[in-house]
Amino acid sequence: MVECRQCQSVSEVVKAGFLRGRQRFYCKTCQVHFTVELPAASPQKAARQTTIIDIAKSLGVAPSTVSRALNGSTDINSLTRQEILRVANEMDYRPNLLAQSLHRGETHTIGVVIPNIERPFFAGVLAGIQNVATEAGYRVMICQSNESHSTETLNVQALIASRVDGLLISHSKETTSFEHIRLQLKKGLPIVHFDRVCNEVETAKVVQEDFEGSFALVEHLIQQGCRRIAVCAGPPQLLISQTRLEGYKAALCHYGLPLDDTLIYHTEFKQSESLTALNHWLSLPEPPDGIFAIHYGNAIELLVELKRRKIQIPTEIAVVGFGDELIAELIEPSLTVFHLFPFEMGETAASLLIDNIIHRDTFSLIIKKMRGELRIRKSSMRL
Amino acid sequence: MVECRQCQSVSEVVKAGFLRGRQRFYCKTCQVHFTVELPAASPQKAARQTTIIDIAKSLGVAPSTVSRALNGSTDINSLTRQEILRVANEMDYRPNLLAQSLHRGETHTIGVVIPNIERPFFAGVLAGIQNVATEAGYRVMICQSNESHSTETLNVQALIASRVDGLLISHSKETTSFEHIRLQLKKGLPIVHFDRVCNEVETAKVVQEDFEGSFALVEHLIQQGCRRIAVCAGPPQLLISQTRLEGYKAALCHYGLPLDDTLIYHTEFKQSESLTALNHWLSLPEPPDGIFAIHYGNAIELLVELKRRKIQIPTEIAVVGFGDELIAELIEPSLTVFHLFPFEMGETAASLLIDNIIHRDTFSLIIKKMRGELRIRKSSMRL
DNA sequence: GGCGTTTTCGGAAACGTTTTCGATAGGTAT
DNA sequence: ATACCTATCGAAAACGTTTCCGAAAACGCC
Repeated sequence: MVECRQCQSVSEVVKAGFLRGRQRFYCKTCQVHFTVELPAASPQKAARQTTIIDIAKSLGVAPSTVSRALNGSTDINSLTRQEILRVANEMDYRPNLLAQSLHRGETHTIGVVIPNIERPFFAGVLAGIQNVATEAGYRVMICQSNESHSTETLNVQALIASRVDGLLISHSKETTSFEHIRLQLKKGLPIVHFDRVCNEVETAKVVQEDFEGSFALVEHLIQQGCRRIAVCAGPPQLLISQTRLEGYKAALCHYGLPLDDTLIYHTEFKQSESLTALNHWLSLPEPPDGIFAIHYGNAIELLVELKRRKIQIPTEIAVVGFGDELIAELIEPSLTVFHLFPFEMGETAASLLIDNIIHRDTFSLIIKKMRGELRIRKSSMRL
Repeated sequence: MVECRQCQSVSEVVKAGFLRGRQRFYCKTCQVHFTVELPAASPQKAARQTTIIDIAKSLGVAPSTVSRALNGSTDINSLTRQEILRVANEMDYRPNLLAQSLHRGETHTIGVVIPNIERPFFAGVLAGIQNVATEAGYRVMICQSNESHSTETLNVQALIASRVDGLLISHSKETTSFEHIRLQLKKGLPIVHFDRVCNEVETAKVVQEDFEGSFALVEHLIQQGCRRIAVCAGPPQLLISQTRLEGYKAALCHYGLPLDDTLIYHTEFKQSESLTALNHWLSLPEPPDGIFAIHYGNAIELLVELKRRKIQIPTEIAVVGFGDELIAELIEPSLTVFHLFPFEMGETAASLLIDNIIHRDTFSLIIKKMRGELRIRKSSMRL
């Protein structure tokens, strides 16, 4: 039936089971197993990018020579290099970064994890990161946690799988455990926290003037004559929420105003929460005469709602918030904010990380605080 | 002086030049060249991610077996798999996507080129892209052209170097030549255009209702009694600018209004250009009684400037624009817009691209048009 | 026990680079 | 010529996977 592949004999060949769907044979004389060949598959080759080997073949030189020509090694004849570069250009050669990275053990890519790319603050940070990274020859890979802890963990794992050289992360509001960070840190991965940082892990960090900004805003309200200042706080587990709340408390304390827990309302950065907060405050026996919103989104919402209810701003209730948005300037009345600089924060974080990547040995653990600016506008100008 | 590496003889060894800084020798008997060994380099090994080989070694099995265990092949004993998975988990194994992609010839990554990540429209598109891509198991790599043609070309090359499986692109306002796109298309790379598309290349496209939206906005102005409608157009080389301008012209024509070129002003999407435009229009013998801004940014700027000059909106001049922004709703007077849905556009573009990647043979060249919505607000309600 | 079969695993090639090592062909002084 | 040297190139290993091929052992059935 079937010829042995080696001795061509037919008589000594016996069947020997199936292997991956194909009949298998055994030649007793040669003592060898084999299967019949499948007809060659589709000769249709998928279009590929040109490789160093393609260039080498077309010129009759070795791949190593081509590599040398492309990488500016001196170990090559200038005529050879010239010719290779010509052909490479002709064939539109683009080095395969996968192969390069695999070989080098570094990708020249940094990973970024943010809660949400649509929030203008984070978009600004991203732009700053890209700016510095591109300048330094690094690529950027962006993941969104969508404010979910499990997604954030998956993001980190995905970036690790892509073998990023370093990690920039701003935590989701859900995140209270930092094992996923600590694990990578232990493996020696450079990590820089920004904005929503945490104290539990030893990384370099870039933060806002959360305490100082809150203090300044509340101080400003007090100076404008407010005596019962409500605060629209963020998720209590988030460190920046806590810090900003402490700034609020410190300002009250500093000016001898009582701390009233009924004036503190925690939100989750969601739509129309500020409405519930407002209802709560207005139902108090002594409603507030000033509101400090940790998040500009809440401040805007409150402004709109107060206007709808025909409550005078700032005379009946003054409003201030953290923020960096154009809208704060354009809305009426314009909103007093502690202005942030997301782009610069992104730049700072990225350059810190890249510095840590390059000088891996002297891993710096500094904490940089970005400067903010109190911008006083109509929503709080009572005097 | 020096022993031959093979025969240990000393007498037959002669110097033979220098090789990369090290003295080279030649043994006449063995006819062999050699250099003296350098002392072994730093034994300090950089921390690495664990590999399949690490797992294999720690269990005494072959790497191929580990691979089988991890990839759910049936060709493996369930106890072996169990043990391998246990160790893999213990060592926090993460597959090296570089190696996987290099082997498979595909990266499961799509590249995105946008003009600017800080523009809320594009941030929204990105979010939509990420949403669909993540769902389909694809990663996303984002580049900004910063409205520069050369940067856009570099972006495309960088993404090609990263061997993305497909490309989503919205052109810079400078881009009038599309060779960088055509080149990749010729190599068989799936490409989908969105928003700022072009007609010169045969790709699938996702566009807005640019013509229809313009027509609807201008029609609305006419119905509100406007008779001299100015248009704040975009960069003339941009296709969407042209299309929106044509919608404007078509509406005028349809309602029998004359076309006046002095009412058309082209901007470059830059700060405070609308000011110059406004000055120009107001200096005309017959100033406009309505303004249509192609870009919401210009519309907002115009609104602010008109207010500053105490020009009544909409009675003296009505304002409308394209846009998707919250700010249009909050500014006073609120802005009438043709509302866009960037998130949905991103989703559509990404699913179109991924479809093209998966069914590479039946490359679909359809053009999808996203639905917009005319949202009438105070800036144009004269009746 | 012999034949046919299945299960389970290892070896090796391949993906596209870079880099190390070594070989060769010419130099240039004696 | 001889001894030493330099310039230029090729071969091969390595990076971490997957996959193809085949081998060995165990299994089933007369």
